[in-house]
Amino acid sequence: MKLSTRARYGLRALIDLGLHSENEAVSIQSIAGRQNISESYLEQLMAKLKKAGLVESTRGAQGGYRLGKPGDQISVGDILRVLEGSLEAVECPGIASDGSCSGESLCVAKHVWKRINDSITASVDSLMLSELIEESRKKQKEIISAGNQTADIGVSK
Amino acid sequence: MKLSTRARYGLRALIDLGLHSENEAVSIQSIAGRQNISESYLEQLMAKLKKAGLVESTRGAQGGYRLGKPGDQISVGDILRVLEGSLEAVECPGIASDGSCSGESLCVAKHVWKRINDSITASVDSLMLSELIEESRKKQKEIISAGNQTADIGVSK
DNA sequence: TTTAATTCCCAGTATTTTTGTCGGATTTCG
DNA sequence: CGAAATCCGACAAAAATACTGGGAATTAAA
Repeated sequence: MKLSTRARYGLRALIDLGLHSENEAVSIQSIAGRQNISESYLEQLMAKLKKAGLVESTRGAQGGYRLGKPGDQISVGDILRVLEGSLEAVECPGIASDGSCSGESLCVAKHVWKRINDSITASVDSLMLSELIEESRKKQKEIISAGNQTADIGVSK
Repeated sequence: MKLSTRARYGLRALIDLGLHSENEAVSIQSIAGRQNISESYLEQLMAKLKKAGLVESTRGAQGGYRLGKPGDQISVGDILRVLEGSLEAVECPGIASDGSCSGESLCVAKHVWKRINDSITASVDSLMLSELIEESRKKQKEIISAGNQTADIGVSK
């Protein structure tokens, strides 16, 4: 039940993108630097996110990444599904060759699984990337007005 | 975000216990048989569940397991926490030596993590084992009244 | 009192998943 | 052109998961 680093890195990268990619494309190097993530690993994550349309990229010098859609159209669920695979805590196959589950309608635990699954899905799908970006912007202001002038700050561990 | 087989097996075993341990203690062998789970593996899971007080056991011949408390006092969350470890999807350490997270109040993503964590927790803690047992009983009746006389039936895959 | 049925305990192992690393090809701006 | 990037695929290390096996301790029943 723990998010993988994939998912955490991905979320942080997308928040970072939201904060920095309004005017210019942002390179993996700069994200990885700010967020303290391995470049090559992040590269792979970005590839997935791109495939899913959550980010877009331009190649070559001065290239980099931007969000693929406005932040309020990307839910945390969207991101997690790309990076974690299905969010279903349990998949009920309906039929098992060994007879341990005798057909869909007879599968008892299915009810549990569904309840858990639905709850998680509802939660992450209602939370939008834009909210996180906004939250992040606020925090940064607080830091600056508190006299701490250090440039950028990570999003989380 | 997927439940481990540990958690699935454990849930099924506890539902099974609820169904069969009213009069007599139930052996691992019989649970494993009905649920189609490896005996030694299940043994380890039961050890954890026992340590947590969710089941109790009697050793020796005719021994076996019983629920440690009434089913309506055991939440699915309790079970998952024992078998999956923490249900926190993400832990925010507050401080990171590398500086990627500058103190608790500045940790931006914490908000996300908390929201996801809370949602999952609320969901699994509100679902009680007794509900699943009851559900399971119903299904079994359906099966029997449908003319299918095969003895016990698994709980899910 | 022996015997069989059990839980209990601990150590090891195989498999899968996660978390990376590396090298090079390709594209594009200046 | 040359540097800065994305892209691509294969490999490797580490961690977690899932499982196996052997034997000791306990207990009910024959």
